[in-house]
Amino acid sequence: MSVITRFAPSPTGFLHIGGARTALFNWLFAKHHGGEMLLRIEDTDRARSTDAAVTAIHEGLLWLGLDWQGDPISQFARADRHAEVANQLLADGNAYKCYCTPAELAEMRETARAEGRSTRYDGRWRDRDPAEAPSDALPVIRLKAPQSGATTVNDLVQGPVTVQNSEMDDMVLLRADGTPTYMLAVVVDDHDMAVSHVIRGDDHLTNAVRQRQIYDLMGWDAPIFAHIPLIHGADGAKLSKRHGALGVEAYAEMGILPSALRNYLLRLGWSHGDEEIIDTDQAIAWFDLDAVGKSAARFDIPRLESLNSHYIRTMDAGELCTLLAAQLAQVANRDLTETELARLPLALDALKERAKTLVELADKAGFLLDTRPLAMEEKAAGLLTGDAPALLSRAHGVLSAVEDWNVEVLTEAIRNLAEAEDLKLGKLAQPLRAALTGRNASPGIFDVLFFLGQKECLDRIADHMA
RNA sequence: GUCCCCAUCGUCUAGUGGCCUAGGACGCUGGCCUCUCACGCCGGAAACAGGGGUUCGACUCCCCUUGGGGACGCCA
Repeated sequence: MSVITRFAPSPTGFLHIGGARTALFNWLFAKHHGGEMLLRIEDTDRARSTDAAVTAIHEGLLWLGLDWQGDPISQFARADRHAEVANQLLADGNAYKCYCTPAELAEMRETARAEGRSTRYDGRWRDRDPAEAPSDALPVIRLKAPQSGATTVNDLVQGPVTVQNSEMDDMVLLRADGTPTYMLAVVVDDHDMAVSHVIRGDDHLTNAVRQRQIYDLMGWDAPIFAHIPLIHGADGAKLSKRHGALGVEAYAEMGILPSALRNYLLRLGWSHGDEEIIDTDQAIAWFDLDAVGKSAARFDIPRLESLNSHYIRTMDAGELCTLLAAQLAQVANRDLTETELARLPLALDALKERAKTLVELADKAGFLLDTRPLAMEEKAAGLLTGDAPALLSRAHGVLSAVEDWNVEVLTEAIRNLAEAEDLKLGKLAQPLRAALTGRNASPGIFDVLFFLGQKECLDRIADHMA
């Protein structure tokens, strides 16, 4: 059997982190089994669906490196087919028309709740004579679900899940205005799209059981279900928009790499022994649903950042350089000069092991831009008091005399000066660092001198000499 | 409230009856390295929710309790 999965978000907002993980699992599962992932936009709620959200979802998926087969399918566009199935169910006696008004249903639920009974629809039109139908009301079509026995879904992640049919009411298939409900639409679409595995959040677990009833009544084979646990916020509560359920683009803005987010999301709820660093090729080779955990996982930013720093350190230098240049230009709000651009590759190795995100990388690389006089951080300014200016003057003299500006020569020059002044290296390095970077922490001082070049170094030192 | 699902360090997890004195990773923390900050290296604290069974033997199997989560719409 060929594997066909699908990612089916509703376009009511950006691609949030939970959706991204669902998409990743669908994508990995399909890739692992040599199948394909389809994309279906569940846009039947016309009031809440927007084109902007559809675009955001596409972009989010692409940014994450997840692709899908063929054109995205609009669920809304398939309304006629959904109605066709509902009518077939009706014709076969597996569905019926219900003339209850919303007000009547609300009253029914209210009464039931007040009496401590279940608020499920009581099936009052199930066996009622259609002749009693009011002429002024349009009916909804409800599924004539089995009332005895039980329905079981053999979930690949959760195991067998059984619900007594008496616990489920007759769900609405077609609304009074003739449009399909989500329950009907999903089943029809998954069937028509030949989806073999439905992998989605476990908030749909009970829906799966109800959907199973539609499959059964239509005489269709149900797909294999796999309901993956939801992601929770750091406090253990459901991840909501108020609480950190950011769109993937928010992570991009935080300077998170797609490769890191993929690795992080993969390990959230799935594992392969003690493996932590798993790149995408390895993930495709290893991924399967049997290793997906059953409990909800909390979203943990420090872990994501740790993974991100790993991917920053190991990614292709040229690509990282491009990303850094873009980030720097964005922060500075201008294009970088040739001179500045030329410093980037020199400093990259030293910088990248000090940054957890691209944003942090650009921040630490800020001193590479020509912006004299340099902004001084408070702690850096503190390093430039007392003897520092005089010391910098002597350093300026020594450095002016350097003819071959390379790390080796610079190391020797500075060490010799410290020795001559009878100072520990740190006493000389710190004022220099402050003058050169405006900070009290940076890559090694000899490297910093080298990255900046002789002229820029002398100018910056001169700004703080006695 | 009813139904469904879940339960190992703070967090993500390994563990499928004896390999567990419960392993790894992030985070936290002590030290080394050192011109600062990082990186790296060495070390530490830190968990089987509770109670009953089953068994020669339970983190692993069963039951109950507790705790979490989810679903109960003419939303998706």
